[in-house]
Amino acid sequence: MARPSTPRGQGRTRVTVAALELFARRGVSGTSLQDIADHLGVTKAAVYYQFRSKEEIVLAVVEDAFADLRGFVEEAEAEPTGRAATERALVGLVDLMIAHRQAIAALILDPEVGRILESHPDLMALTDRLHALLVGPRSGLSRRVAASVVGSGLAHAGMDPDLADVSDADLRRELLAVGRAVLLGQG
Amino acid sequence: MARPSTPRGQGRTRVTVAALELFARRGVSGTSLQDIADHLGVTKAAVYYQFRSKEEIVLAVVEDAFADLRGFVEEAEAEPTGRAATERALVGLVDLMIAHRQAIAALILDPEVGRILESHPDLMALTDRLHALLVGPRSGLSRRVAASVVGSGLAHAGMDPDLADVSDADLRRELLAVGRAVLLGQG
DNA sequence: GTCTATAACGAGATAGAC
DNA sequence: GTCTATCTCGTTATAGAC
Repeated sequence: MARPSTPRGQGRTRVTVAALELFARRGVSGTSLQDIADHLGVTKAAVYYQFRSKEEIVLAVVEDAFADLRGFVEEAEAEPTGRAATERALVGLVDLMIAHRQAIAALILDPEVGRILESHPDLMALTDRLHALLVGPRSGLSRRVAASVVGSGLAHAGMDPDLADVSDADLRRELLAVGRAVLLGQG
Repeated sequence: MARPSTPRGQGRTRVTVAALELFARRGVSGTSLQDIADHLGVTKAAVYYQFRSKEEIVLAVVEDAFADLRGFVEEAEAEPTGRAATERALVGLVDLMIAHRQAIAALILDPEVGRILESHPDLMALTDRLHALLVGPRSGLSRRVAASVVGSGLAHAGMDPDLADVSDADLRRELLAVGRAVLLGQG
């Protein structure tokens, strides 16, 4: 649907998939280009044929994830009420985490990713919009704290090794329950 | 109380304090010994006089934090009921996060720290005990997910830049409210 | 398009002067 | 105890053969 003529992860895609997995496990700073190349069974030079620098790889990985994010953020912002917008953002966020599990959270929390994002205001703005949706229109202290806890808590739960045995469907249901209880249960 | 003859962060303590701050900002892998030395206004060799390796610095930093953790985990385990134990663990965890703010969460979530902890079963066991306390005796799926979300969510909220303007007292109150709602509100 | 080879640099770590 | 100097290794990145 979104990738018409890319048969099976050729070229850049193969690199970003491998990079995402390694970044999630060891962090961006803890992952070398050699690691990525080894994981793909190629040499560093082969990776450098696809990307000019390590930062460019990180950006490509982040942008993949942010494409999904942009979609449901815009949907949520179109909702008529603040409550519906928060609900839609919550569902989108949980689905995003479930879809990638392990990977996304580690990226979001990685300080090196944060540093790189600072140079890209368009990507930063997207996270701000998500944050605003979770907090809602009445931004009291309780809601701000709740949004922060839920936002990072959901992300982290997806990659929690203690929950690795939980199925996607079960985890999705429980995460939505916790998110709704904290964000929508009180107001 | 715990440090009788160490006037003002001399020796190793100065290093661990600086290291904790830098680890929190850039991650362990993203922080070099040169960074730590520069931050202290000394040379790398001066740091190596206090610690034999970077891993030893990381361990010292983690052990400082874990000393507090051990205290309230043991208190919680002595509580008569599972509910009281969870409550005690929650309060202890929130207090720990507030006391250090910025710093602790970044350490806990750092993949390099996780890797180092794997070689130290005593420290690992402590986190397992904390986890067990948060989940409680009836470890249903809901509770397990809730404990995961709260555990990491609380940690992350402490270092959320969006909440940097919130006072320690206000944040503590709100974090306890969210934690209780999720962990104790339902069962 | 993927390789070898290597440059240029920074990392962790050590030795020894002072 | 802190310094300079140095070693070794791994890192990002480039050049050029195939």
